[in-house]
Amino acid sequence: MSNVRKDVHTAGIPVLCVSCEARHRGVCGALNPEQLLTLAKSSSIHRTAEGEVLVGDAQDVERYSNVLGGVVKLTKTLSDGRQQIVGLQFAPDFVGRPFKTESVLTAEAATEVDLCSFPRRVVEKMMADQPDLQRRLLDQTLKELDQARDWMVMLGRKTAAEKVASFLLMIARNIRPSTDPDAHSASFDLPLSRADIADFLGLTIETVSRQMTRLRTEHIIRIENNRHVIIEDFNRLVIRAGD
Amino acid sequence: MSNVRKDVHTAGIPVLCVSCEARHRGVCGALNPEQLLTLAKSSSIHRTAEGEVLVGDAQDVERYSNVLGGVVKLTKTLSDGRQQIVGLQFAPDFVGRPFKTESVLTAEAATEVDLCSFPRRVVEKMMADQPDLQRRLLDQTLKELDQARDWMVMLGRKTAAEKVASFLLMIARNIRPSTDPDAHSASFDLPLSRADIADFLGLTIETVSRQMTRLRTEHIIRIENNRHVIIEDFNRLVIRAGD
DNA sequence: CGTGCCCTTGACCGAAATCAAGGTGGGTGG
DNA sequence: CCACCCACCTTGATTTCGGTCAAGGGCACG
Repeated sequence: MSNVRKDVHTAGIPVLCVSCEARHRGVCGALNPEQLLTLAKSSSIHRTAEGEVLVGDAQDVERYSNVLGGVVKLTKTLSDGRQQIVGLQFAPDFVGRPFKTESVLTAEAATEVDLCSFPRRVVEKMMADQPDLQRRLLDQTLKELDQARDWMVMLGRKTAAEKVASFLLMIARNIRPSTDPDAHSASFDLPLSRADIADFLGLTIETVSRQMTRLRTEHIIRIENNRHVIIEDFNRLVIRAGD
Repeated sequence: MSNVRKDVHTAGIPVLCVSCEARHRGVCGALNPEQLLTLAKSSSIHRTAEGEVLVGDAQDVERYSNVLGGVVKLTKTLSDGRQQIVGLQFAPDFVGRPFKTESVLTAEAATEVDLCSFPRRVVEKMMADQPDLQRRLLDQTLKELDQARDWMVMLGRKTAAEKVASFLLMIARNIRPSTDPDAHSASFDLPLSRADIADFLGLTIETVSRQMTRLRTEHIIRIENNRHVIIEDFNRLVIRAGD
């Protein structure tokens, strides 16, 4: 009985996509089985190592991708080397700038990342005769715009302490989206190094480190092995974030 | 002869829209004469005074608008009153957040503003059966996302001097889009007060003022009546912006 | 058992914020 | 028409937060 239902639901769906999150919450949700099949034919799943550059600045973009796992950071760099992370992408986000063949930023694997990627032309072809797909992309873009604007407030108006607290909350929400927002504790591995966090928050690594230490000494968080964070007092962390 | 051609081009186009910039560079460019007519029937042009709130935070959005003239600022405010401008919109930009009935920011007239506005439902109806319109909105949203990310770099990594220089260049480009980028001088009225500029750059008004004074004493710009700026040395201003 | 990377901690410094006075110009009411 | 007011801007003095410089710890790796 449950077999029958499962057969109906997955009928004609490419093996590649059956258990893929992007088919539900991501852009692929806009496609019917036939279109999925077309896309799957020219798509490939692969794993990239931490630090690998997915799309370089001013480089032609020939492939679009869905993030299946891990975290991708989008960075911009000034001519003298100052860097700023302008976006973080988690599963099942879509990586790639539609309708522009040249990227104005660098997309880099912040952790080990699993991607499902497709040639640019196939995606754009589908977009032309599939309004739903365009709509999904619009939704994703609007979501990124909202995030970008929240970060602008953080970058322009928050103190170092507030920035670090806000960052930890943002990661906690994205890594474990299922977490009960009222929960008084949560734990996760930071997907970013201190240097990346600094580039994200517009701070130096020293300042990030000091603020983390401060949160630790005040028993708001605990830190294990530098990367694993346990939020001990969710409420006080929220207050610290200062919205 | 030229009359005939003009008649052909404007045949069936609502009077309201004939000379409207949004019909060419804005979202209305996606509509055919018939659709323009439908939209024009329920649209209205009006002028709002400086300081007027177009869309309040957490307020229902019942109307979308095109900016016909003037500048609209989008701001976010923290609970203790700290403010950050997260977007500036010039003609023929589209104001309004599609597919979300509640705004998460405040849209306010930074100058006197001319708007052409339509009921939300009419626009969303058209969007459903007009992929071109959705495409235009996607383009506008992507443009805003690109700008937001550039500003994130500015907010996170630039010094006060660089921020003010970057701001002046951005205004110069948007107020006089026809200006030759290689020109060595340009002049315009600032659409923002010092307080707004500070909220845009993540600085205080005193710091903005000091940086303007510095640019003035170094003969990179001249200032008349506090609001009128003449760029005397475009190249040095670009260098100051520090990209 | 080094070696190097990442992180932390401390001392000091400097850019921008804060605090505090004025200046200026446009609008209003006498 | 003038005088006053008020909003907006500039300038100066001082403080402070975060950056810079410097040293050292911990852990993984060869």
